[in-house]
Amino acid sequence: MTGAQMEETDGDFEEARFRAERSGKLGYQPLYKRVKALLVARIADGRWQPGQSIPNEFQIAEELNVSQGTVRKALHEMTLDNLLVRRQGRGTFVTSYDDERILFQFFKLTPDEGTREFPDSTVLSLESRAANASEAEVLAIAADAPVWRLVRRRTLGEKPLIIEHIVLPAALFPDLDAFETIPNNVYGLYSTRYGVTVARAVEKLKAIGADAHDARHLDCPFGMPLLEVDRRAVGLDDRIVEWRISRCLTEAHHYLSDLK
Amino acid sequence: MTGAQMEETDGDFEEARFRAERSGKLGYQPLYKRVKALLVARIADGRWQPGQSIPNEFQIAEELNVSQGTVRKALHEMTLDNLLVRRQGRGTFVTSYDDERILFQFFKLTPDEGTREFPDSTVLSLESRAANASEAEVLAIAADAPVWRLVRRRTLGEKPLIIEHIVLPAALFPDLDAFETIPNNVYGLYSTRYGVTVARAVEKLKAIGADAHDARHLDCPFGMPLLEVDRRAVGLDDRIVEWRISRCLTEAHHYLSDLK
DNA sequence: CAGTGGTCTAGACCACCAC
DNA sequence: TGGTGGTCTAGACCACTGA
Repeated sequence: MTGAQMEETDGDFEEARFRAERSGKLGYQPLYKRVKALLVARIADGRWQPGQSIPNEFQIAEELNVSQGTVRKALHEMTLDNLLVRRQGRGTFVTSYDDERILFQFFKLTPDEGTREFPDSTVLSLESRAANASEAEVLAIAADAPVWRLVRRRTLGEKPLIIEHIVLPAALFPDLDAFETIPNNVYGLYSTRYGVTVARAVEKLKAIGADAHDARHLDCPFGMPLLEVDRRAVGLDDRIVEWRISRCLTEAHHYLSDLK
Repeated sequence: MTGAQMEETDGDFEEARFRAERSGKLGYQPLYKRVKALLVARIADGRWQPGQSIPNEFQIAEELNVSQGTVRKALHEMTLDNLLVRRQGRGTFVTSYDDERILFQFFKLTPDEGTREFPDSTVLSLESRAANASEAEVLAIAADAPVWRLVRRRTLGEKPLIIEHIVLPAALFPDLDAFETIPNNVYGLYSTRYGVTVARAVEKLKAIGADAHDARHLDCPFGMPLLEVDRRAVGLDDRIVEWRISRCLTEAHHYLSDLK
């Protein structure tokens, strides 16, 4: 069962919920929130693909029997969530991971001097194993459910910068080892091949000392201060779809955080 | 000249700009953006104080000769910017730094286990000196303009956690050394005493090794990996009002970053 | 030029709060 | 019960895009 197939019932569920709550009053949600949930489901289940344009406001409004202003409010919130891009005169498009704009939404490491670049990656290992206790808890799966473990080294220019440990629930990503190459931008792969959209993420940052493994692969002294980033990436259905721990050299780079 | 007095001309400027661009077409801004800029200026110059309620939508709309919907859109964007808090049935209020909600907007360090707390502070030194080259550049002031340098140690519970170096342009904060105590939450002080509102901030994070000064005040070994946070705090007028470098122990704490 | 999203207005009704 | 913000609708007009 692919990700896209699995989500389809969720999409139908949203459609049903939308219509049910039009009349009933239980668990009140504003109309535009229900419209939004319904439209998000269409992206989640793949009916609207990344990069595609979607119908205009009036067409959606007519289909759902709400006013154009209500649809507008739903679409506007979705652009704030980085799910849609709207361009005057052109139309409304589902956000794609290939967009320059979105590439850096989840990549915060920046050179101290010079322009931002997206890093190259080398796969060090990819294997399937049973989830240990903490992995099962973080990913909210059964204690011995299969997971993928992917270890990568990432470089900017020549210099190794990041060692990345990625854990994925195998149920969401079948046959991941069938790909000849794991692309640089894995979120594009999740989206294109498995219909899994990463909507947001929570990162926890610490300073730690490099262990032997880090030191070997980052070509730095043992005990070197590294920035450790613990990321839990969340899908459109609010489930955690990826757990990633990155250890970064920050001699000439920094992690950029905007506080608003 | 106090901060509040200095800003007042800006406020009048915004009023003039608002009226001028109603007819002319140069540098077009949507009406609601101009309304927003005008209302922001009223907070910046202290006519609307933190914690106070502001007039309702219809009163503002009538005063400015725009529709209530246009005012609504301006107010809504201001709530997204954390400048206002709106509560159904009660009214619209200027955000105050005392609000539980806003306290953690700029304090991202969180215990690995247990609940979030706001740290206590001890002032280690406070002195006035001429800005060096990098300070002048960051704060966009003259090369030898006077600045305050404040060094604090911050603790959560018993444990020292953070060494903080704060640099402030003295022109914005006259007589800072006249206060008997520097409060825990300095942004409240900036706001209450100097009319300076910190609207947002940019933080750059690195992992570094503790130097002798850090080690002494944080009670940790020399070379201990620390999280260094370089913050530039931006006021309502988009100028940098504070430069702060914090070095944090992250053995049992982490920096929380939400990626949306 | 037709079609798209963006702005602005006007008015009705609802949910929440304080008195 | 009156006043507040929140939602929903309807329609006019503007700005941008691409054929």
